[in-house]
Amino acid sequence: MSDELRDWAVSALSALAHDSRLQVHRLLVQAGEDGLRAGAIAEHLSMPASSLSFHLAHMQAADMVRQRREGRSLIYSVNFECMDALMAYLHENCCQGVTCRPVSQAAPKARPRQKVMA
Amino acid sequence: MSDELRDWAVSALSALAHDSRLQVHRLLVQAGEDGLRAGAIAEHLSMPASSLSFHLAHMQAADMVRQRREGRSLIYSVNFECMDALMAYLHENCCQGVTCRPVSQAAPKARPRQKVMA
DNA sequence: GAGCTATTTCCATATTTCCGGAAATGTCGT
DNA sequence: ACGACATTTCCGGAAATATGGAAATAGCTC
Repeated sequence: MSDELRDWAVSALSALAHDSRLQVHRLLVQAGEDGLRAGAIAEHLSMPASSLSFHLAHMQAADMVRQRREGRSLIYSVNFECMDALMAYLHENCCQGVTCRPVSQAAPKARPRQKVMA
Repeated sequence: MSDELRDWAVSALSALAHDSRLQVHRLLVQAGEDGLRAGAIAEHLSMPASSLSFHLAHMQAADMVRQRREGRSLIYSVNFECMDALMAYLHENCCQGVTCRPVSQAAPKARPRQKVMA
């Protein structure tokens, strides 16, 4: 219905719909609430600083990541609330109850909860 | 986690990360398993046939929709399994257990924030 | 086969996104 | 204020994506 909501969903989706950005997002998810320095992300993913910055800006515009300053570093972390909202939107609008089964079916594997150093 | 899987996720996400395609997808979700004729979709969304075809091809390449012929019409329907797989992927890789609560049943009060960057 | 309908492909064009080096900005310690 | 460091912005070009009209393809009926 609301075009605004759909616009938001599109921006959230396109914040993830790129290989580099999805990698960044995953890394930040692993890092958890503490987040990661921009430089650390760049190092982890072997990505030029300017490219990384471009993608982070994209993700931030969609509100999928948060930025905070700590000394001379900028720390990025995922905005889990926004991610939840996206999941909710997809559940609402892309599964429509009827056919969408509980997730556990499609995700049988145990997940390794590893931590990434900053 | 395999790059292949991530590549697939990117293609699935980008199949949804466009206003027209998200509209198409939603319409098809509503239509359910029966699907909808291409012409009907175009009519519903007031979209030129060639543009629609372009987007459907995109979605089909990502395996997010199915196509079947019925007489001279081509009927499209969402591939719910693929959608489930995408949800599973996001749950696995973008929530990582810790912060992602079970999908709240509350309506998505997702606050649309600011625009996509200029 | 002719005529009709539904849809896709083709094509040229417009727009957006992506990339990465260089320069600018901001922050800290001294 | 100065220098080292962290990150972003600027900029140009390359690549991908979007658009929609016109022509082509595929199926149906007579």
